[in-house]
Amino acid sequence: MRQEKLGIRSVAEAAGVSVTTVSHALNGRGKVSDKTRIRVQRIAAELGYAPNRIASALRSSRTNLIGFVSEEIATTPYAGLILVGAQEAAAELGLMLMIINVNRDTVEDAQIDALLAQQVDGLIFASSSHRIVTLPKRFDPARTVLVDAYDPGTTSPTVVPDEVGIGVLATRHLVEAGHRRILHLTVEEDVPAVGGREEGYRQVMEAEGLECEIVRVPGPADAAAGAFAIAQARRGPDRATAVFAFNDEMAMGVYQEVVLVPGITIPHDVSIVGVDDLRIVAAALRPGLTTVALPHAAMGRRAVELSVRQFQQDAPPEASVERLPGRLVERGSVAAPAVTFS
Amino acid sequence: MRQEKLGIRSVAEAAGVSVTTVSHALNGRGKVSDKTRIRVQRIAAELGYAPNRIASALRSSRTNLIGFVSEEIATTPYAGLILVGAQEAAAELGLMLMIINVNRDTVEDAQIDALLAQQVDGLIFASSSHRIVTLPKRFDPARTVLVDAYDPGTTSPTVVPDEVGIGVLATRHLVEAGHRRILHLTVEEDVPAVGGREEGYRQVMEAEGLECEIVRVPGPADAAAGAFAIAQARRGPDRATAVFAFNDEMAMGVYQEVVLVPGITIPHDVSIVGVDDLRIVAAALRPGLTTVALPHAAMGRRAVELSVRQFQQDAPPEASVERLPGRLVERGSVAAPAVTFS
DNA sequence: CTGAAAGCGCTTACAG
DNA sequence: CTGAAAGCGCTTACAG
Repeated sequence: MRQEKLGIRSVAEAAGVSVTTVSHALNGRGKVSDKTRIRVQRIAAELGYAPNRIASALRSSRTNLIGFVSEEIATTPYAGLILVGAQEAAAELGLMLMIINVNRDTVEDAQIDALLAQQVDGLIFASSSHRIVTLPKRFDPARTVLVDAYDPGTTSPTVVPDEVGIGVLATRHLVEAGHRRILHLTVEEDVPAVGGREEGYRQVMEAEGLECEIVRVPGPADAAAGAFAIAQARRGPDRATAVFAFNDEMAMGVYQEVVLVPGITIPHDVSIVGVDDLRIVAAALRPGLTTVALPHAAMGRRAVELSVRQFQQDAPPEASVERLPGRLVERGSVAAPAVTFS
Repeated sequence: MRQEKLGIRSVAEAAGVSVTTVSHALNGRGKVSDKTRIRVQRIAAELGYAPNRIASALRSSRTNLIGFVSEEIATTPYAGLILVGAQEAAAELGLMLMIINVNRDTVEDAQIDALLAQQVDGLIFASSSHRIVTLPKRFDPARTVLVDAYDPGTTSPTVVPDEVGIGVLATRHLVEAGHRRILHLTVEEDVPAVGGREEGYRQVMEAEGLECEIVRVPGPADAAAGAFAIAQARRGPDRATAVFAFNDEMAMGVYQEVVLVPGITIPHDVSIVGVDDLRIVAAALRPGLTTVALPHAAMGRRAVELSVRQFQQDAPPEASVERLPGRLVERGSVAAPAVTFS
């Protein structure tokens, strides 16, 4: 059972043709008669031959490798879905991903150089949360795609969530449930997600002729911030019947605060929508949290598609920003406002 | 600024030596005088030369690539830390990771073949939660390391969490806080995590001469299961003062149930310890959940070390299972039992 | 200590 | 339509 090394040579010998013909037949290049092509393919399959990608990469200077550089990607739950989406798309296109992880504020040139030394055809730079970045100098903009990150100074294609659309989706869902007094709880951070979601909220409220009520608290946007924000809001003269929280963590803080108030229940007395679809939280809360899921996997897929286009077409770099839509995930935290609405 | 292709040749010419000598000087092989070696290294650095890893892999048949096959890794929050740990260790050792993602019950041979065609030196198979697997036939056991997964039929080195130790850690922490009646909430699933943590609980309880009280509910081990389990327990004649929950999600269910019971607070009336350190949940609960963190990053690191040892030493395959310890993360859910303890 | 030469397994002009 | 030959950029015996 000892396997002699199985190369293109073995296939050529078994098929009684030259290695050139085998290469042509298997890669669909050059002119090969159907008869020969089919026979070669069959024999290759029978032998279990798979071309050595290293050799083919060296000769053709095309590795079909994409370097995936992520920033603390595994520290944000579910942001790893960017990677999963990218990997799926890569597999479908016959590409492989080589990954490195970098820290937010440390430019690790050595790691990036290692990726470049692997002759990757393209580079994807993925942040773990939508923010403004400055692409490290090592990245050639003509070979790079940005995901969930925006660099105003680059010409690289960029894929981000449609933050405004997310704000619209969440707010409209509450409006359609019958709410008129809708609070937006958010934080003071200056990132695209904060500004975009708020903008979407404003658009819907203004289109409906409703008054915007925004409570902005110091970040980070966690459960404590959510609890603090809702507590502040409850000091006001009138009570809103619905809350659009910047994210699920803040929404969780709202739940925690509300449960302490006798006689107030979700969704009967207050409806809530979050953003992120942190499933482990959103599904475990009572009632389940209605939220807007971020398009992580879709962004990863799209980034790979754009990367391939970039290096296969050798097209001139063309700055573009694609905003992918979020998706409303309905659970149980939204209902019509109580009739006892003041 | 057009960069002519910068290869080992360019360095050789600039240094006035042969490519052989450059290769030797840069790789620390063969005999090269210190003077020459240092000069070559300096010139290579000045030129910004980095060897083409593809060419070097083809010639030496060593790619310094590890194939990282993960099972739904990004769907379990923080399990991605296995990947982060592995990537860090790989970077330190001059290796790169190529990743593919497979579904639990679908053997995707094509994907694995693609990895093999890349001539990876080693393979790491990582599950997203500690369980029994059967390694797909495509994997050569002599080139594979298993992480967070155990295959009784393989000779591959295996790295898993020390589940018994985790049970011991959690239970002992409660005992040391003064608790005597400690409930273990768990599920009926037949996976190593369930059996191991329960075993650790039993060991401590028996060593202390305490009575084991285990509530086992149907899985999955989520918040609903935790709420159900604690509700069942509360029907009993006596009340425990502490709970060791199988995981943080079940612990979250306990919080939700307890908050509904007037006059009962955590940790004053009941202390809780979970497992997983799902930070987004554990830190957001009130009070913060004391839990045992799984050694995800450490397992990833260790897997890479074992993989390197495997393919560098060509040592005969030697079955081994390493159990890495969990780590107690104290927040606010454990206190001494109330004096009014019945 | 140093270098000329072979060769890793493919792909790609090029000739026939 | 098919094949002989060159060559991708390194590493590695081997000779000097």
